[in-house]
Amino acid sequence: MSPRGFSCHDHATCMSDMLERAETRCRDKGLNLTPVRRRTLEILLDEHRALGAYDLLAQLAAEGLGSQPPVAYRALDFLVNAGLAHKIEALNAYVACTHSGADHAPAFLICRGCRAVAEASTAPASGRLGDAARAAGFQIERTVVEAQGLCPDCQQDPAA
Amino acid sequence: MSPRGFSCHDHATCMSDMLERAETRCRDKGLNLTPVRRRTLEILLDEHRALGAYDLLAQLAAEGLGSQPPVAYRALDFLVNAGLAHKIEALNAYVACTHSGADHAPAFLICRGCRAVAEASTAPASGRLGDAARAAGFQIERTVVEAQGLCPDCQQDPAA
DNA sequence: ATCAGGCATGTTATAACATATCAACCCCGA
DNA sequence: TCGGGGTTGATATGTTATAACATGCCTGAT
Ligand SMILES: [Zn+2]
Ligand SMILES: [Zn+2]
Ligand SMILES: [Zn+2]
Ligand SMILES: [Zn+2]
Repeated sequence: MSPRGFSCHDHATCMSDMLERAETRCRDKGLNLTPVRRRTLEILLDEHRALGAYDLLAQLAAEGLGSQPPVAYRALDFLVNAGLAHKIEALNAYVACTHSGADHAPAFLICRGCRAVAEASTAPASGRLGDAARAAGFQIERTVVEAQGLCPDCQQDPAA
Repeated sequence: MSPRGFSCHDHATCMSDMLERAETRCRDKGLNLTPVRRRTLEILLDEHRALGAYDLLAQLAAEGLGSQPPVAYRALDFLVNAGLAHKIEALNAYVACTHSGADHAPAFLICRGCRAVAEASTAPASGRLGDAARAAGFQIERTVVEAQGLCPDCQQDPAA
């Protein structure tokens, strides 16, 4: 529920914490965090904002880790399935998960100025949408909740 | 708040009601519901489910209303801007608005089996996401709320 | 030792979604 | 008659995502 991404923080620590968590998590779940996958996660964590698959691919290619689209999409699929990254549907872009815990239903605040993304949580089955779903007999499997707008920094930017 | 789209109804009446509303609305707002735009809306209303821009384009082309991508995207842009249709971000697809009234913040229940879509409403600024936004100083301009799952029909379908 | 299976990766090609740009046309009012 | 706004026609291109098939590598069974 408490967002991250718009606030100043010790980014080096933030990154190494998250990477360590990712490794622990993969070890526990028997998943293979290979070099390409790990590097992809690092890039996403480093940016703290939404990156397109082809932006990532350019980075990976510059580092000699592969140059064809499937390289990026495979790595992203792995990370998303492992719960280490999320797709931002409204941007067709990807972001590292900043939620340390296990499975969760993420919600996002997305700045249209700088593409910074803060991750919060939803309670999928509660609220009006849950009511509507129950009323209709609809079985919810996944929710996409994305709020677009301006982050505090970009609200003051002249180029708003 | 009450969804439509998963329930049996008199579809002919449903369509003509919605079309009439659309015409009234365009007249009132000084918008020009041209033949292509009107036909695009009819197709979306008729389906009651999410259609890709190229699906629509194929329909329009079959009727001699244009065969190039901009035809479909222009019509869809018009309808979305006029509040007569919505984009489903998670599917890169479009659906007719079933909410008769004025501007509103839509939320959707989307069946992954049949792509049927029911439209409900959100209360953008309330709830946990609104709290998180206020806490972060984030100014929400638009929200995307899409729940994916199975509609009652598709839950019983063998091909689930 | 060898072979089959799973899994990650390499490589090519293509599908699917979306926009830029410029020309032509039509309507209406100056 | 002329000019501007809005709509459409047409060509080309940009962007996002996946299909399909081949290769290498490890591991466990025979
Ligand atoms: Zn997350
Ligand atoms: Zn920003
Ligand atoms: Zn609507
Ligand atoms: Zn269904």
